[in-house]
This record gives sequence, C-alpha cells and structure tokens, in this order.
Amino acid sequence: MSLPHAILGLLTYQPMTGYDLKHHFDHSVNYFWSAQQSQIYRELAALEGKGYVSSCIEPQEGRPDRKVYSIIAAGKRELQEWLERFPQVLTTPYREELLVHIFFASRLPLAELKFQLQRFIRERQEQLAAYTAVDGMISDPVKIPGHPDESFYWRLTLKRGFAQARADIGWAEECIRDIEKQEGLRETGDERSEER
Amino acid sequence: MSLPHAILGLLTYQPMTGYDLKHHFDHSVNYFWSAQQSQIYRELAALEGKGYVSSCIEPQEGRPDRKVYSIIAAGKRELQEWLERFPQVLTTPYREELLVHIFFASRLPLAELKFQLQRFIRERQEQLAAYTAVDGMISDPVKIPGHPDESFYWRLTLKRGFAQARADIGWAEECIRDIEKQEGLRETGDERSEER
DNA sequence: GAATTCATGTAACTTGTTACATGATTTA
DNA sequence: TAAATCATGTAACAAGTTACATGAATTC
Repeated sequence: MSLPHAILGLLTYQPMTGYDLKHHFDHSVNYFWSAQQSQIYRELAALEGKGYVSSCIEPQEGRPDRKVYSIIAAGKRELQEWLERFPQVLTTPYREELLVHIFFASRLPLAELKFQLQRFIRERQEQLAAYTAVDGMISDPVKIPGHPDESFYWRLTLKRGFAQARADIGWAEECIRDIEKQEGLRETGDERSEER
Repeated sequence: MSLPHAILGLLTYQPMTGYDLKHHFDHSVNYFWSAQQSQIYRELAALEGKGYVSSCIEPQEGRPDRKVYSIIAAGKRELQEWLERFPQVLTTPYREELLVHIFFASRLPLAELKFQLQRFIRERQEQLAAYTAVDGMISDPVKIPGHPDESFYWRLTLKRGFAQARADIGWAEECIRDIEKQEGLRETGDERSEER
C-alpha cells in the first residue's frame, strides 16, 4: 500500500499537518496516488501508532490548533525499505472503467462510441496541457538537505503522464478510424441497419 | 462502480455460476477490471437482491450443486443505462505505486533505479507478448444473438493494452537515458550531494 | 449574504483482499 | 501422494468514499 509511504515521503520535505498534506497531495502525488482528506487523518493516526511519525500541537487564535506531524527515525527506515521494494506490474490489479464500457459497447450505436472517444481525446489533451503547466513550475532544481535535486525524479513521473496521455490519444484516434471502417461495412453488408 | 456491470455484461453472453464468471474474468475482463472470487459471489447476491439477475440451482452428483445466474429484464436495463454513461478521466482517481517509488527515488542510488526500470521494461515486454497471444485467440468473429460481432470491441480494448505497454517501454527507456546523463553530471560537475 | 479558507476530525458505508471451510473427482 | 479442478460460500480485515460537525476569519 502506497498511502502511508506517500505521506512519509512528503513529511521528509518538512513537518506538516493533515491539512497541509492534503494540499501537497492535490498538487503533486495526486497525479499517481490520490487520497481523501479523511483518509490522510486516519493514516496519520495509524502512522503515529506505529511510531513512524510524531506530532505536536501548535495553538492558534481564531483558527483551529495545528497538529503538526514529523517523520522520525523508524518512519525513515520504513520508507527506505519500502522504496527499495518496487512493485511488479504483472501482479498488481488493474482497473479502468472506460475499458469496461468499450468491451461491452456492441450494445451502443457506433456513432455514440465514436462521440465518447472524441470526448476522451479532448480530456486527454487537456491533461497534456495541465502536465505542461506543471512541468513549467518544477523547472527550477529543488533541493532537500541530504539529497540530490528532487525535481529530476518528479520530472520522470511527469514524463510518464505525457507518454500515457499521448498513447491514449493515438489509440482513441485509431479506434475512431476502425469504427468508421466498421460503419462502412455494416451499411453495405447488413441491410437491417440501413432501414430506419 | 464497474464490477456489477462487468458481471451483468458477461451474463448477457450466457447464464453462469459465480465460478464460471471468475474464469471469464480471468481471461478477458481481468485485463482492465480484476475481481476476487469472493467479491463475485458477494456481488451476485447483491444483484439478485436488486432484481437484476435470477438464479436457479442445478443439482450435481459427486460435485457441489451449481447455482446458475441469469440476467433479467431489469438487469439489462441497468446495464444499458450504465454503458451509456461513460466515465470522465479527469475526475476518476488514479493510483500507481510504481510512480510513488520514482517520485521519492532521490533516496535510492541511480543505479538501483535504472535496474528497476530495466526490470519494468522486461515486464511490459512480456505483457506485449501476452496481448499478442490473446489477439490471436479472438481473431474469429464472435456472434452474440441480437448484436454485431463482439470481437471488434474486444480488440479495441486490447489495442489500448498494446498502446500503453509500448508507451511505458518508450518512457522507461527515456528515463534510463536521463539517468545516465545524470550519472555523468554527478560524477564530474557537482562535487558532493552533501549530507547532514 | 454566501462561499471559501483554515483545521480538526468522526461515522457510516462500500469496495477490495486474504484466509478459511467443505468435499468428491481427476490429473501429475 | 500431492495438487488441481469443481463449486459453494463466510468472516475478518484493509482501504477508499461520502457525509457530517464545528467555528472563526476572510473574500466575493
């Protein structure tokens, strides 16, 4: 499971509250590991229970007190060990709703499927634009004491986003071409779909 | 949620037991929606409770009785409505552990990261080979009464697998080249990534 | 006056995973 | 003799989602 380790990783940058962590998630890790606010609070409590992080309360006036979490030695060790154990793609379950729709799409008109794929292409193009914006923001090297430039690694994950989005656009375009060929076949070969 | 609809979809091909469904999952839907056996049984009970499927028991000798589920009218309606509501990519949470490792990989030697990416490339190449095998198996048109050739749609989902795997291989190769450049930089330029 | 931000969570629920239980038959 | 296949599940747990509750300060 990645959530506790993503939290531990972010806490190596600086001590943070659950609220701060949620913001960091939404602007970086979220692209490949999303988490709800309530999940973060629950996980922080679990991490504290395991002795991986410690917390201290900073009182505030007119605002709720801040409960600031810091990663401690045992947490750093746990993070390190986890980081070294890369997941195997072949055994990790994959789930993508879009493909379930397409798998059973014989129950939809070809024109509808084509329309949905066109919409998909636009969505992925928007994501490409968003990735470009993020890329601009991490253009400067980011130094964390004791480690080489973090932005180098962040950019590797971003490039994956680009590669996947581009592949999806190419795939969806090919699907649309296939559908258009299929439409031609069904018009000429199958008299039933002609009458309407 | 796709699990109930994937089950309903498979039941349109033919009435099946939970056990049969698991096999169908493992050889098709599994590539984009995986499910445990226990999850399928639980979901079948829920679908029956909602009146989307009906079951009848076929007694057997020397083997456990078969509880065969069939999709009924309300289930077909539910499936149809769901199929028409395609998911939005932008709002569906994405989770991929590999990228969490890479995001925080400044804590690993570059050589180790390179090794893991090479392993990743091999895994994706194996998947490409597996997809090619599946493609061969669905080369003949598959007819379900009342619908056009199913294999056309199955092949669209397969093509997505190919596109993503190829994109991943290209991405990982680019990462390795970036890492090798970085290795050169750290040896010559940057004297020390200081410790503290 | 309404919505958003800051900051804490809890509770209930759904979905996914892992382990267990049964027991005859077939295959290695 | 061990394992895999056929076929049913249940139980416990882990992880993810959604809704709710509090309440001052700030911005639209």
